[in-house]
Amino acid sequence: MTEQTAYHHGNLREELVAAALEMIQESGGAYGVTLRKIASRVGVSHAAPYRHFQDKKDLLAAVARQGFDLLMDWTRKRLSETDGEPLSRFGAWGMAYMDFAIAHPAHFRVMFAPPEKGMTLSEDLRPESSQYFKEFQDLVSDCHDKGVLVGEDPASITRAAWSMVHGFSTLFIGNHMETTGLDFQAVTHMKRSILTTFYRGTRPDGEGLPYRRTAGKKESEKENP
Amino acid sequence: MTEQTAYHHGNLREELVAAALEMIQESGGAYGVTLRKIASRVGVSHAAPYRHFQDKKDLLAAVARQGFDLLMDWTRKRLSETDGEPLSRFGAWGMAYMDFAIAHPAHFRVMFAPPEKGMTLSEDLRPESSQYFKEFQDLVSDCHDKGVLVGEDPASITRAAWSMVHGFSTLFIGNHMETTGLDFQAVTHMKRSILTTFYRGTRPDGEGLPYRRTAGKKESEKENP
DNA sequence: GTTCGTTGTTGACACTGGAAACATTCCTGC
DNA sequence: GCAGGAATGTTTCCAGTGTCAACAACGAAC
Repeated sequence: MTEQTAYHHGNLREELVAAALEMIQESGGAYGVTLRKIASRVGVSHAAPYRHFQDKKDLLAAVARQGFDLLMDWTRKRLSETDGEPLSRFGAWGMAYMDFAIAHPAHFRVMFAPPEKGMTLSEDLRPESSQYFKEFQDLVSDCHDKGVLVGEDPASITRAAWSMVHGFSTLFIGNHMETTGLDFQAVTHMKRSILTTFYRGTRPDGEGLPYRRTAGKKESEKENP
Repeated sequence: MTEQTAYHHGNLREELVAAALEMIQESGGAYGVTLRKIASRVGVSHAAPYRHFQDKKDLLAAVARQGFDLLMDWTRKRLSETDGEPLSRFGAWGMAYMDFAIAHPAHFRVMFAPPEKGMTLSEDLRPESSQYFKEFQDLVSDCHDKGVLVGEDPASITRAAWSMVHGFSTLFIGNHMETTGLDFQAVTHMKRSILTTFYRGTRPDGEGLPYRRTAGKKESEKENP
């Protein structure tokens, strides 16, 4: 851990990841960041990163991995601050997800960046197969078992909850939420109303939501007409 | 519309947009597609596109614009197939959104691709300021006025609904939904359960969802600890 | 103190987006 | 008909990119 010579950098790998993250933050997007600029920011030649990463994707993947670890810690911390009731934990989970995305948009974007050309996303970068999501699913199941979350089956509730907070996070950090001149309180209100709507629903009484087409063909919805 | 000479292509602009879309579909992502390959696929030199588009972003923006137009038509068609009741139209809107994303993932991805470096997204590419969303907001307000959608204020319901279907769409086409070996019926079930959950909520009785932290500091949630 | 594996550098390569200069075709006014 | 722009496409060039191979400096082990 001591200071290294000018030639051997010491902990180049981590500094490359950090620099990459910085540059993504600055340019607001993973694309546009170039490997050569990352290297030069750390003060190293343009081919040095290849001693630590297989290629550019591999570096970005490291950033994403770091992001998932951060999200895990972030969420655990929030859950530990609740009163421990399953429903409280469920609410805290949703709030933590949105807060994380807003607090760390660069990480969040890289984490959910669409996979590139040929490559299938490496398994540890698929949130739905991670420990993080297993724990969330268990949490929802727990709530369902105890009768504090009802309606659909646990898997569907999990999907819906994730969709809700993920959609909000994505749209918010993508600047699609009329975020001009929005103060802290307004954002808090938005997040809370998202969770409230999820929990309370929007129907006044018994019936389900109609979504069926009266005149459409149903056999294949691949094509609209 | 007649056949043109070999030199003057005829309708190069549209063919470029079409070729770009094809290549995005094939590589499953807007990045990786190169202007030169697009040009060569259409059978034209690599600088020809610059007669019709300012730069690469401009071409992609044209694809996005086309996508929004498609979404608009798609949605209108679906709405017209309902019985006309506000709530039916609301349900149809949500279903149409998810169906569109799944049927046209390449378009959808480009439409909601994060904006590049310096550029602020041109106004007609911001869905939240488009005619499409004005109409959706009006639809929600109508439902709210008639008492068939209750709970939060119309703006919040709009936000929540959009978040829900957008999140599902994003996660689904990003292959985060354990989509392996999923048949048509299973997908239909997923979409319906999303809408049902939105409408009915998940609570068993009166109270709201707890989301407050018991021990956290609230003044600034920018940093987790 | 030599040797060897690790880490960093230099130089090359094919490819990219973009600009400038040139070529071909279309359209319009006479 | 036919000149002469205005469009549209092509060629040529450039800086910058990701990646690789060959080389150089360092640290540790015998």
